[in-house]
Amino acid sequence: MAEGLRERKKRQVRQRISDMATALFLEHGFEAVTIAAVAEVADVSVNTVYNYFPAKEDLLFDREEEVVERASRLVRERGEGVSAVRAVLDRMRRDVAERNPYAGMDPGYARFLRIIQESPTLMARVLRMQGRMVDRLAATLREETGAAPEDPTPEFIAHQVIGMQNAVDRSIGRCHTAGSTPEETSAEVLRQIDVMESLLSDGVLNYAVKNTP
Amino acid sequence: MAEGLRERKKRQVRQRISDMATALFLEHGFEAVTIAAVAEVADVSVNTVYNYFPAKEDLLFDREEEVVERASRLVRERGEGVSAVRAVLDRMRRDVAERNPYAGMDPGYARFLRIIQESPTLMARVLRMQGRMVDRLAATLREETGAAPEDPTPEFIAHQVIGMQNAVDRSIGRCHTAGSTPEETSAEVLRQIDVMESLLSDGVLNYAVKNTP
DNA sequence: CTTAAATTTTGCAATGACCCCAAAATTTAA
DNA sequence: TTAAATTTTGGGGTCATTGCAAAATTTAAG
Repeated sequence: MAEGLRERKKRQVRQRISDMATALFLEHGFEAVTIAAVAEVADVSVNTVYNYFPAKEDLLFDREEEVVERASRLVRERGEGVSAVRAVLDRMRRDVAERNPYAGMDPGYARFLRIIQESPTLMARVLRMQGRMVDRLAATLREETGAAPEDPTPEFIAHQVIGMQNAVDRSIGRCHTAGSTPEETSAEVLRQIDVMESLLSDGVLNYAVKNTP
Repeated sequence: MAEGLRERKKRQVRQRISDMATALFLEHGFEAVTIAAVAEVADVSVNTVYNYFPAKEDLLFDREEEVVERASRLVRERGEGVSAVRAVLDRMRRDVAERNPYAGMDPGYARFLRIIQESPTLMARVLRMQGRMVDRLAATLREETGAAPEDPTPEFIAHQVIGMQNAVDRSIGRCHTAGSTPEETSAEVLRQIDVMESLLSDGVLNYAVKNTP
């Protein structure tokens, strides 16, 4: 599968821009770094930056689709006899237990969070992503259960699930900034997941159980 | 209580700017109307608009604080023996049953929603408000229950409550655009509130019951 | 009523994100 | 080797948002 030079270069340039930008943001903060500065460091024109990244925030939030899709995907790929909520919860527990950096279980993540929280623009983007996650998950739940369009259940459950992810994310951030060790963080967060699960009704916990085909 | 001329004029100018802006937005959409246009129609300078409204979105979302505070306030003012969730649910039902325009139970609200949905900027603001509502409500729940800072319960429950408000809001919008009568809308939404309530666990429904002093 | 202090409005000039277009530079394919 | 396709770039806007200082207005004091 000969991959043309053009494709390769594009990927490289894109990566270089993204990397340089992230480094600059982590060092000076998001608002303090202009697109022009990113372009200069990456040695391309401002327009080229925009060719690859539709908005400044995309320089930091690459992979947005992946993140937004995740909960939905976990549900779609859940095993037989597994409910939607359980599919997500199980994975959350596993990620936390295994210190999966993707799930934020990495002390360096704290700095990342700080940059985001200091920038209204980035906060707005995070919220938009959360909104999209809810929408995406709700749509999947509708497909999987065949719920009617007026049935508010899928959306409501999606809210609960994303709300849990959200709460976990915050806890992780809090632990990091509090200087907890990975072990402490992991244990603490697992405990919190238990608490939240105990607050879910059976109706939610057993929603959209995948039945044997 | 002599209220100086200055104060009165300020209020009038502010109101005029806000009114003119809202009218323009409803007619042409949010992005299509520049601040300069608002200033011109309101017969003030661009800087004066900024004197009163820190950002363009504030021209449409006046009263943001009131909206953000609402759920928190309902909880704080709940009666004895009433839980946090029930306080909010009861009021939601009442608003919908009474066709409270504040709660969006007004066909003209549909146009408003459309303007918002068509503008990324406004959508971002809405999401930010939702985030603030969750934070605000979670803080109140903490105060009311004395929950520990690491206890994720308040935040999680706040998410559920705001999620319900959210779902209800969407349903109302959907009914409006579907051309439902106020009666139909009201009945439909009340049914949905029932469905959502049935998905709440007892732990959530009975969280933060106000005990007799 | 006059004046000085306080406050508001305004004009002017920047900054920076983002968009559009057409001319170069580069890569691919014939 | 050349023509077609694609990328990069330069240049020129629009618009939100900010900072600053002059000008207009309101208030309070004399």
